[in-house]
Order: sequence, then structure tokens, then C-alpha cells
Amino acid sequence: MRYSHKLSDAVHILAYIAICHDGDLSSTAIAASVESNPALVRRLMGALRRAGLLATQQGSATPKLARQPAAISLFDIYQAVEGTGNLLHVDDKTNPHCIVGGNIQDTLRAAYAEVQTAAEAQMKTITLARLIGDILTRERAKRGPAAD
Amino acid sequence: MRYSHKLSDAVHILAYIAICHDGDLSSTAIAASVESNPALVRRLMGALRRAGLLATQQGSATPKLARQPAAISLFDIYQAVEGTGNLLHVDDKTNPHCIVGGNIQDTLRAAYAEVQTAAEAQMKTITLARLIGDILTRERAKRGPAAD
DNA sequence: CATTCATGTAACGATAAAAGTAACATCAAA
DNA sequence: TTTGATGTTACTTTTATCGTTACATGAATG
Repeated sequence: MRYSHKLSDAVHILAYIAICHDGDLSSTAIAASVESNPALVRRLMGALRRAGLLATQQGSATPKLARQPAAISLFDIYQAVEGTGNLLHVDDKTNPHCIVGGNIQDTLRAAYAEVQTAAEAQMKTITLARLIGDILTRERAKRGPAAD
Repeated sequence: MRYSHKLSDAVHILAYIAICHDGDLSSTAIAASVESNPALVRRLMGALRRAGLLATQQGSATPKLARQPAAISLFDIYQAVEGTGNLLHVDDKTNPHCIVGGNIQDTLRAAYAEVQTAAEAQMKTITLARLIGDILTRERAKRGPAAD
């Protein structure tokens, strides 16, 4: 399939709302920054709202973060938009009559769960505040490389 | 897209070769255990061979592990079949004229690299030997739950 | 040494998850 | 009340993965 950009786009949306809080925060304006379309932005914003990360109001282009950026981790966003989606995937169609085919699914599930836990632990250490700070730092470096 | 099962199938192939070393190790026999097809098995075996994990011989159904199972990690297999494929994917189509769209790609690449490193570190701790042992343990538990 | 069967590899079609698109109900604001 | 926003669903398009077929190359056996 196509690779999922939902996490990347969701971070983009939250960072945009935080950074451009005095500008146009309509789904159309955000979609222009993401280079996507308003429906996708609204879909992702819906997921973020249901996860308690974003406050929106139907009919009004005034989304706000529901928590401080420092209190929102990359893992929170990942869970919000990817649900229980896993990074690694077991092949659930193997021959149950074979010693290997009949047991490898559970074996891999356990192993993949360890990898997933490690990845999620790292995601929990990365806050939206850090990502926003990084974006602003990169922007400053671009605009005045010698001035800083 | 469809979720990739290459890592799962590659582990399956290596475990099958190690466990059923006295049986039929043709790509057709292995494909029956994976419930896939011989061409896919041969493709994955080719990747494992190029990565130095498997020794094969054209024309002869006699594949052998190129290293001890304890010296093959899940990460080795991951690298062999997924190449430099990443677990998380940056959206590389964002508006470069926006503060957010113009900087978030590099910001996310750095963050995702940390997550990738954490996941890979965990993969390095999981050996093929452990996976094989787990498969055999589960098989024993199935056959004689009361006897053990 | 020819037959048989194996691997190695490439090309092409099928499948399925994601993103794109369009439509419309609901709500806010002037 | 008119305009324009969000919220949501249904459908189409896209594309990475997997399945299938084909065939060149090599091993093994009589």
C-alpha cells in the first residue's frame, strides 16, 4: 500500500495551530500548508479531538490545543491517528499443521510487541513542544544563518 | 498499501530451515508452511543470502544458515529484507513557503530516526535462537500440556 | 549425457490500505 | 437569512505488496 503519513500530517496540524494561532486556522488554510485537502485535515482533526488533544468547534475555524504542547507526546498523536496500528505485522496466514507455521504467529507477536513497546517509549519522550521548538529553530537558521 | 509480511516470512523461512533441517527444504515445501508461493520464498531467500545470513546453492534444495541462530538477530533479518525501509514515514510533500511546512520534514526525520533507533536496538536483542526456542516451547505446550 | 527438478530472477497482474475527491448535514457569524 | 465553516460519509484514485507466470541456469541421477 501507500505509506501512511497520518502521524506526520497530524503533527503538522498541531504545530500549525500552535505556531500560527493568530492566522487563518481553517481546514483549507491548514491543508495548503500540508499540501493536502481540507477533508483529510478535518478527518485528522476529528481523531485528535476524540483523543483529547484538540478542541474544535463545528462551524468555526478556531481550533485550539486541548493541552499544553509540553504535555502532548508524539505517542499521544500516534495513538490518536493510528489507533492500535502496529509498526510490524505478523503474517496471519501460515500452515497450522506445521511446527513452524503453527507456532510462529504467537512467537512473532510476542517479539514484535517488545519492539513496539521500545518504539512507543521513545515516542513518549518526544513532546510537541520540542517539535515546535525545532521547527522554529530551523526557521531562524534559514533566515539568518550568520546573525544568531 | 497492504502491510508487509516480509520480515515475518523471512523469520519463518530461517526457523523452518533450522528446525526441519532433515526434511524437505525446497522452496515449494517452505512455501507450503508459509502458505505462500515458491517464488516469494526464493525472493526472500535471495535477500537473506545477499545479507550473509543464509547459504544456498542454485539447483539444489539444501539451504543452510550461514551463522549460528544465536548470532542472527531480528534486526539482521529486518535489514536483509526491508533494506533501509523505515517504520515511520515523513510526508515529503508540504508547502515550503510556510514556516511549518518548510521545516517539519527535517524536524520529523530527526524525531523518527530516534524512534527507529530505539526499535532497532530492541530488535538486536532478539535472536533467531530465541525465536526458534519459543516456537519449540509452544509446540511442546500444545502437544503435552499436562506432561511438562 | 539427457532427463528431471531445483534455484535465481524478472515481468506482469491482482490486492488492499491510504490519500484524494465530492457531497451534504450541521453549526457559527455577520 | 446568507455565507462559510466544520463533521462525516461514500466513492475513486493511487501505489506498495503479494501472487503468478515464465524461463535461464545449475545439480543430480539413470
